Amino acid sequence: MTARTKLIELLKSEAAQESVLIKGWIRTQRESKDFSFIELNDGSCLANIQIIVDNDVDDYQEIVKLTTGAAISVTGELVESLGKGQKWEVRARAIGVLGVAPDDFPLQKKRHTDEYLRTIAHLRPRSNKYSAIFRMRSKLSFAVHQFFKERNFQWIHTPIITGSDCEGAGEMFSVTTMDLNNIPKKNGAVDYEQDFFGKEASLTVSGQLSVETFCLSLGDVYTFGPTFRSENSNTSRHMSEFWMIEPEMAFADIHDDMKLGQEFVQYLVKYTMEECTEDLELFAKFVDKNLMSTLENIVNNDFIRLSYTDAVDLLLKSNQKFEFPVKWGSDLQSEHERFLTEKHFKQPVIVYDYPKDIKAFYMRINDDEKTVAAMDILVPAIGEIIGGSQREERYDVLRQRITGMGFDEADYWWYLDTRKYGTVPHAGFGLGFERLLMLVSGISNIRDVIPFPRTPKHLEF
RNA sequence: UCCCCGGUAGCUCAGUCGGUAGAGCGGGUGACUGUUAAUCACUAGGUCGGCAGUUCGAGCCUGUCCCGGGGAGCCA
Repeated sequence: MTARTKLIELLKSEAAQESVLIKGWIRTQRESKDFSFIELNDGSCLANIQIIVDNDVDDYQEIVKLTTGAAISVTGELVESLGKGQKWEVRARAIGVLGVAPDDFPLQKKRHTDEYLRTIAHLRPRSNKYSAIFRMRSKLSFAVHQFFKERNFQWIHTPIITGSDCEGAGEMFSVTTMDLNNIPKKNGAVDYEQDFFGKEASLTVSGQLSVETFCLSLGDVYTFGPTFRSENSNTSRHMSEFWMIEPEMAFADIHDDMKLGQEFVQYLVKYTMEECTEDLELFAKFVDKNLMSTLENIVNNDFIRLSYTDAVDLLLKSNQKFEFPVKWGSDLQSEHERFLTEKHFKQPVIVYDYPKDIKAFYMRINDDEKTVAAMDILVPAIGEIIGGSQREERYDVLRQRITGMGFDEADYWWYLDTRKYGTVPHAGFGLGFERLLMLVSGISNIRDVIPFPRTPKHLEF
């Protein structure tokens, strides 16, 4: 019995092969007088293989009626193609029908809009563009781990369910086993003591606080997993469920953090260019004509680094008309970030040392006592792809920040403990994996780089 | 959540001044061809997003709701 060969291997074949077995889905069929062409794809790579079916093959009349989308197995001979456009083709000896596709199969031999394909998210990976992005997603996940492994970072599996309501990165989804039609109450308030965990529980919005404890023990660490935010965001770059990568380095400051962020983005872009060439070509050709020059620009140049204060000065002197005024102390608006990265510098920009009042409590206060050692990496078209900071490692300063912002320091006891016992300077950031995929593919809507997007009012599939 | 744009055949769209529905692709049938999103001919296919209103008459005008896209905020 011959084993099934995947097309990615078969198409690389050095020589003709007497007997091969392939399985996949029909992309298109063209019927000739005495034989028929079938283009088959099995998802292992972008390319199809052409199959020649002569009319003396068993059940020929049934085979020529197969339409786009049908699944078949083919045994035959791998031969050099007589036609132009492909090196190899399979001359079929026998074809087995695994699953027919009736004529209402929603994917046609033509370009569909992303909006339509999103309504058939269960079938869109059978299209060229979506199979390409999901192969790239898989390969880049691997590259994330490879990058950190090469640098001796440890992968930490921080919890997805959290009892900590102090992660502070956004609105959280509640996790409960209580009967929502009959919620236990005590003195008018929800009685969480009767819930599964005996306390209020949520899905994580960030693994950072947890992973910091491992940073201050294993040294350099990172998380890579799903993250959940229940903000009512309706944009092309936000989802309720997304994957985030959060490295955290011990004995490191904000400059080490910026360096790691740049190296990480450059590594992943370079990896894409070297390891995903076939899929990348599709994006460069059909999705974003400037993709290759964008990627080369990222790989070949240091990211611009400028402080928030310098960025504000630059924006004020730019003579640009902005809808929102530029003012020291206010956060940069999207239009300001876009100006910096798309118009002024035309490359990725790292803005650092933001006013402390617009940033989170755990970010380290600088000597000027007005700014914190925070940094955002901004890229053209997408905006913020990385947000990070050096963490406040000084016990007393951190305690004051927590209470000063109106939080209860008792909720942060274990976090404060890490500063009480053997504290060290450390820094880290969060990178949105889907935003990175947008960057390397040119795909402009984040819902199109994840298998089944979750956004407000959307939980299909 | 706010602002702007859109919703017409399975898909992508056109539809003039308010007068009763069109194309390409896809499907079906046939022809032709080592073809390449093949080509050619014929053919089927519509509650014009829902509801209400104006009008003799609404795909077109008004109101409202639903859905999609772009932008903004929140952020990765």
